[in-house]
Amino acid sequence: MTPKTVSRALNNAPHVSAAVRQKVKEAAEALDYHPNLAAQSLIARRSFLIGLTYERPSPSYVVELQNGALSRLDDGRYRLVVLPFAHVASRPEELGKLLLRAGLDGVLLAPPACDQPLLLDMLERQRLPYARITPHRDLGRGLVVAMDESAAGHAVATHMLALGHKRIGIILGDPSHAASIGRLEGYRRAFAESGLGIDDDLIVTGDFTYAIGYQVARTLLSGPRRPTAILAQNDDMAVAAIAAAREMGLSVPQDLSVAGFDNSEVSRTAWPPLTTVNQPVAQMAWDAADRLIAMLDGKGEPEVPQRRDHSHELLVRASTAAAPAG
Amino acid sequence: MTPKTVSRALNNAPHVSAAVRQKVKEAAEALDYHPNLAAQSLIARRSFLIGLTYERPSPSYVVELQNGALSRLDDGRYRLVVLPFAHVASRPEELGKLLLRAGLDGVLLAPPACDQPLLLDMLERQRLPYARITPHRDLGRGLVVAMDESAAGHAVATHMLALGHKRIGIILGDPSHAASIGRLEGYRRAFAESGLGIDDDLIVTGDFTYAIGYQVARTLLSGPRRPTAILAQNDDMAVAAIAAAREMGLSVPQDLSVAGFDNSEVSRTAWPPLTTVNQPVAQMAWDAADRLIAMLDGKGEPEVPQRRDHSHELLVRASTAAAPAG
DNA sequence: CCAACGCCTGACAACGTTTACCGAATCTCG
DNA sequence: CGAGATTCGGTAAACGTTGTCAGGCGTTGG
Repeated sequence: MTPKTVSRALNNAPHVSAAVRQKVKEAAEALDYHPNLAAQSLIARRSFLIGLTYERPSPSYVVELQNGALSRLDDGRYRLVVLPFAHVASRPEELGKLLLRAGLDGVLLAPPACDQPLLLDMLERQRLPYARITPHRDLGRGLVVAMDESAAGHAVATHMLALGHKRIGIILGDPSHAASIGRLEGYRRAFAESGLGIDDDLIVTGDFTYAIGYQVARTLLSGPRRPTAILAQNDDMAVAAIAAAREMGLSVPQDLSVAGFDNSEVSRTAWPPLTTVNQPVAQMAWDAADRLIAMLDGKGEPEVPQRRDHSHELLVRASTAAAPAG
Repeated sequence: MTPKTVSRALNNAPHVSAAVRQKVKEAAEALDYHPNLAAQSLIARRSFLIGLTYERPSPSYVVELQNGALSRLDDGRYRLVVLPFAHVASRPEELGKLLLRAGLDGVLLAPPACDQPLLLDMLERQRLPYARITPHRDLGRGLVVAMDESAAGHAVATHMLALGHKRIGIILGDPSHAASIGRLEGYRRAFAESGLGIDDDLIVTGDFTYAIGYQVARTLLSGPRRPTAILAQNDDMAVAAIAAAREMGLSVPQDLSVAGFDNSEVSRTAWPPLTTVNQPVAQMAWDAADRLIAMLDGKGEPEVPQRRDHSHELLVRASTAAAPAG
């Protein structure tokens, strides 16, 4: 039995009889033999490692992203390496070096890394394929899996306006994330359609975390013209706004309606359950992984459908109600 | 310039003058040259990949685990591969194969995988080093990073008893997880010390998820002798119990005290904030990674301090109060 | 009986790096 | 100035797998 017969048998290559293949597989099983991946990688010029970079601090987002990507990888051929990286915007080249040094076959870029032109430049120069999940700019560049943030923002704002709210506070996420800008743009469209303008005094800036969300919600609610509704750009900040309201003696949704974003776990476990927008994060991550792998396995030819859009879903729950009279 | 001089320069090996080393590094930088990791792995007989397996569905737990491990790996020498695996208890060999086929240098085992003797057998047979995070059994086996679950359970139960509660419901987690057993054991000790026995009719079994927690909380609260307090074995189930109570017209903590476990994100964002027990998950994961890497770098000699224990911390918040009169 | 085909063996090169060994050149110090 | 150390080049081997090429063997079909 020569080594390459074993190789052929295990790799289901031709020129091996069924009987021999069977015996080889049984022997491999019995001896707990596994081909050395480093040697395979060396000759195949592929590591079978896919990287996943993210920065957003919300645990549920990270886990959904990860699970989505993993569900595409579950045949075990590729492996997922997680590479979180803080403050991409201020040092994109560092992330680039990290990714290039990690020996990856390809990388999944979540916001805001997917919107760093310098990073994309580096990856292209070094021929490291990448897929971008919900990017905001340069939508024609690389593999793109997109959600229409603006449409989602429009939907939730329209819902709030339909309930009769006029003074609506807005808690932005980290302004360096594309989602913040897109969602705000959707709010503006909805306000314009209903003949209302957005009151810029009622816009405050958070960073997608509970802690900061709580602070800015307090200032929003203790201002001179207290809003009757709050649009928070993610669920964590929405829950923080509810906590702040409750401490100030306001009940939700009687005195204040609150809507979040992301349909994260907290949006379901909070009380009252949050009206929110479902982003199919896991599905988008699956899709990104799928397209990346298709490119890696398909010798890198660009595919026909360059973009795949996923649609949002407005989930109306108990945290929003009609505006209080007067 | 021969290849090996470059190799020596980049690896800070001796027999290279400072000037040459400097020039080599600059050239490598300019050309974006990175040594091929597969070739390095092949000759070093190491992949510089660390695996992390987990099963628990809670996102905050997963992310803390991951971040803890990553914070130890941040020099970039090792990379972290995530390998979630459902239902380890029913098919430990499958997980073993997955891990062995992934070409790892070592693996971090979270519950309940860390308590599968068959899995540990496989890993030992194949010489794949592992570190176990909060195992329950066979504490002398492999690298162990432990928390005293029983002491933590004792602390939270003692707190509840000190508030004067007598009818205390208990929502167990997945009974195959070590934490469930250890925590329950701690409850029992606390009850015994206060002269009370545990009422087995008030023990129900969940699986650490919100959905099942909600169901069993309802049955608990609609039983003949409604408890005045609930000890849930994690925060997700505690939040579920609060939601169930609220729907049945009970207010927390006036009518019902609820305590959770884990100090997860929901415990802080829930209303009222949950009394819970802080498990230093990230710190334990860091520790597990630290010890695993020490073993990998140190040629595998067993270290002196075989176990490191991390201590819990009872966090009393607004979801627990004195038992209602009568 | 010969040709064609499928299965298998053997020898060998290749992937990109590190390591070992051997010299030659240069430098340091007494 | 000479002994010894240090630096650097050359050549070769090794890591474990896959690919190529030539060829042997057995079976089948003409």
